[in-house]
Amino acid sequence: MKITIDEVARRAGVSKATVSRVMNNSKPVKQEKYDRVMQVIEELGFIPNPVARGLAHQKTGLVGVVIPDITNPFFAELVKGIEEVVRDKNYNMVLCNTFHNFEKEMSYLKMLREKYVDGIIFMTAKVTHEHRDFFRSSQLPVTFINRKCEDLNVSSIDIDNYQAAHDITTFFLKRGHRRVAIIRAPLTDKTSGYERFHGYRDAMQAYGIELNASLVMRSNFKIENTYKTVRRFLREEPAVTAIFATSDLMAIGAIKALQDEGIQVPHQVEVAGFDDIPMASYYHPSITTVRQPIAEMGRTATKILIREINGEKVKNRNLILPYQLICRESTLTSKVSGE
Amino acid sequence: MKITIDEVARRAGVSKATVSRVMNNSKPVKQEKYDRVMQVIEELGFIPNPVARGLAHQKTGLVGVVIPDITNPFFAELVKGIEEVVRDKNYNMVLCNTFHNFEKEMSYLKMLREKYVDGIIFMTAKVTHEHRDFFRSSQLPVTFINRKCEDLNVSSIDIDNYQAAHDITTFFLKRGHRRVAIIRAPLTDKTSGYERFHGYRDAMQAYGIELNASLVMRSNFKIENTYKTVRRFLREEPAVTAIFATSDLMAIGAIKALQDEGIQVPHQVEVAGFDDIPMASYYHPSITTVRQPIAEMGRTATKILIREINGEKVKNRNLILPYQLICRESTLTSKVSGE
DNA sequence: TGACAACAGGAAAGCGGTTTCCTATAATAA
DNA sequence: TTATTATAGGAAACCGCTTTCCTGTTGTCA
Repeated sequence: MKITIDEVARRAGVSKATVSRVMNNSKPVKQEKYDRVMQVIEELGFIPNPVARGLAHQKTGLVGVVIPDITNPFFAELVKGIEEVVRDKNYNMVLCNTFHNFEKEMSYLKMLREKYVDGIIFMTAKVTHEHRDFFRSSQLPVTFINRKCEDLNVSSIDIDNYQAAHDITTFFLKRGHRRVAIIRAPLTDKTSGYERFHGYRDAMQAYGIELNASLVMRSNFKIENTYKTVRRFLREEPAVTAIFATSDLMAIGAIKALQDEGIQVPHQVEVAGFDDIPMASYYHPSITTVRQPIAEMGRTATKILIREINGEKVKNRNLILPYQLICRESTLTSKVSGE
Repeated sequence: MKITIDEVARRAGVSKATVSRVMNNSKPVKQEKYDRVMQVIEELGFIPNPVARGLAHQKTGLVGVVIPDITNPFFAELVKGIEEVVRDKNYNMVLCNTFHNFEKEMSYLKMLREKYVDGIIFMTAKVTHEHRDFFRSSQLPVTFINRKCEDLNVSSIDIDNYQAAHDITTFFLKRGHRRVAIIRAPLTDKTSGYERFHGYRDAMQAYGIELNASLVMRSNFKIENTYKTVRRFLREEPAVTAIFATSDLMAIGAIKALQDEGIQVPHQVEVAGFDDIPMASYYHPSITTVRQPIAEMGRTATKILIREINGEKVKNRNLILPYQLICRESTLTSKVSGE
């Protein structure tokens, strides 16, 4: 049987207002009554109903987290970071997996909408018109991860994808590679994949190499897909000497494909990834990549979000965090020292 | 500004009871009024406040999911399966990461307790006394994944860990291996790790080999830890010819360690894992393992839980799903055909 | 000792829905 | 045509907690 605040009040011989005050320290209560109430609460193991509390307060203590795919280690790591802060601040997290599906994204957003959660952490490949409408019309705090969105009044956290991709491409070029292929994500338009692609393109151009469509592979976020794409690619472009995969999962698919084609990594073809998911250092060969501070991004995003939930005016709410190039076995790092 | 049911009622010229009836089809309403109400709802884009609804209904539409670590691909896959069903049934999922920490586990359970969520999907390495007390005293539906618990009135879903481990060990033994090492998880006592360990032990004994403590490695769920453990192990036990890692992450750590010691997998040492996480087939070499129907377990667990939330009496509520031995490159499968 | 401020704590009004209860009206039977 | 039964729909209670509002007490100062 459930115990309510009324029951506690009855047993302690006070009004429920007093019980509420004792529990929330919202107004002074005489020591004697205070103790009496506390004792009854203790005895009955009373826990106030969070739903009722939420109704009265107009907040639920819930943060919505919308991500494409939890089985992608990048997002798992992000969620881990988010969770740490959420927990620490006494919130809970409602996890929503969109599987990169725009309809699901919108339906989840609507589901979480107004009043249900106190704020949303949102990750998407592409910010559409509908998203904008949604976020504009809804007054609840939102933080974007992996995407800045200047025309929307949301906080955000990201790295400089363009520059990182530029750096890693240059890393290949500097050491003599000329036929550098790229594996890019499907979406165009202001996505991080787009930024990475342009970083690659411009780095190549800086070395006088025009964009060569036959060196551009398109894949998605599934290893399997990249694997197939790369195997097909290798039949047509056997002369490639380096591959820049725009995510570590893509790099894994690529390396596996190369090895299954009997091509040695890194000796015949070098591969670099992006993200630095935990597996990147334990894959064989371990993967050269761009380290994003993934969990840190999750933590920081959540801190910002919660401050905004609490009505704080956060000044620095659109962050670009530093990245780092990590050289591992999938590129011949011995050559690096010569640079 | 927020629109409430009162506002809708006012504009439609009916009572809020009628609006509620229209929205829930809980009682017939004259066509004319029905249409009028629907139109106002449409116009205003009215969405009933789920918290208020929850208060009245005494349910939140939330399912708590307690897992050790979302960055472990096994759990990520599980959560994916859970999510699919949760979403389909119009529930939402509150994700809780315990990081294998017992205190966090209990504090999360308490947090989710009574009335906050409608049910809990729970995964833990070890079911303690405190857990039992908690689940006994709380009347909310609970489903365990990866653990059956006969003395507790909870539904559960699992595979036969003992037999699977027995099979995979026998798979090594049949093909002539005698020095088969095992990497086991830390906890003892009724855990799936315990079952797997015993399956190994008994399979060895069936071949007349007594348990040899020097062939037993202890590690945890982190790749890094296993990596270090195996490297250390190899200095002392270079004669090992096969390693049974009781999880795929352990297998990855082990293979990486072997390769870094200059030992060829599978030619010098064979390795098998457990779980069949997605990475198992894309690692290099791909990993022989026991396939658990991970996402399926998540889905089924959730279906059972939701039926129990709805007050159904589920008959078959303690399931043991089939597993499957998957041979890949980390063992010399050519030998298999000869068996 | 009287006037006024400070304070503790109860009653009641929300928060935003759902549902019971009851009445007025329409439909059916006699 | 009248008595009886269905039915639609409004008023109000309720879910369980918070908070405002107000009153009765105590404390302070002149």
